[in-house]
Amino acid sequence: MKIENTKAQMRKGLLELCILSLLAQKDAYVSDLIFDLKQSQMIVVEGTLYPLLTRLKNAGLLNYRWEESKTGPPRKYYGLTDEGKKVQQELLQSWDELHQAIDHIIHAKPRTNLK
Amino acid sequence: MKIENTKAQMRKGLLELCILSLLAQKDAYVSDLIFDLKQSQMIVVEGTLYPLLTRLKNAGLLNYRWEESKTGPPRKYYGLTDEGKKVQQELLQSWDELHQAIDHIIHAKPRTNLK
DNA sequence: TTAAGGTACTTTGTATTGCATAGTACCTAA
DNA sequence: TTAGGTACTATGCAATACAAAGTACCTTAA
Repeated sequence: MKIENTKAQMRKGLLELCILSLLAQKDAYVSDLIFDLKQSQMIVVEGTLYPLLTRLKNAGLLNYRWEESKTGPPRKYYGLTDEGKKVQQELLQSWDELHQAIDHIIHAKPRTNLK
Repeated sequence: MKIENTKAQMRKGLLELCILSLLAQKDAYVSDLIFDLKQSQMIVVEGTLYPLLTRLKNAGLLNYRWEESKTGPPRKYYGLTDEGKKVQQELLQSWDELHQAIDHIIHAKPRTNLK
């Protein structure tokens, strides 16, 4: 559906900020992240997160360690690098500017026609 | 630059909402829109807006009329169709949900590790 | 010991849109 | 008639969310 498609477009660029923000608070593996995102009404699936995490790790923003699990295979726990923390702050700033801009546009009063 | 690139990604899907919202208030042509967006600290150029407006018109959300100008060529003034108004409201709802989700994620307290 | 189910991860290709750029056309003024 | 400014058209690229198919590891049961 069109609106669903636009919602997916809206998440472009913002999902990275969400992931970095969650990992700024605490190391996590993919199921943790999916759970936390869901708590905030952001529904994302594994097929989206694994490639994103790989991309962020390759960009030097994340590191990971393997941790045994009692219930299944070992898990990859991701955490932020120092660079990741820096980029997370920068993206927060970008997000702040963006959403203020959008709120301003959405709630703007009709401009007077001075032309 | 990486942050600039991510900012562009963040605008995906949101620019449509901005344009529909501006046109919900008042018909406009491209320079009007660029000006209004700039007032809200959203910098967008013509090469971005013309294709977007064409896409929205072809999707049935906009209509336009030509208006003579005293200073140059005629201008295309865009306005919302009824369908456009409806979609604008739906996108507003999507935006509201998205930004609440993101704010929730950004400001979440670290979860307790109950596992 | 083997097999099945569950969990975790990898890989790949598609769809979509913001953006940049090159080009065309119309208008006014000199 | 020409040049500059304004307005618009067209096209292709880059980047990411997503879907889907696949592989691998672990536990449990037979």
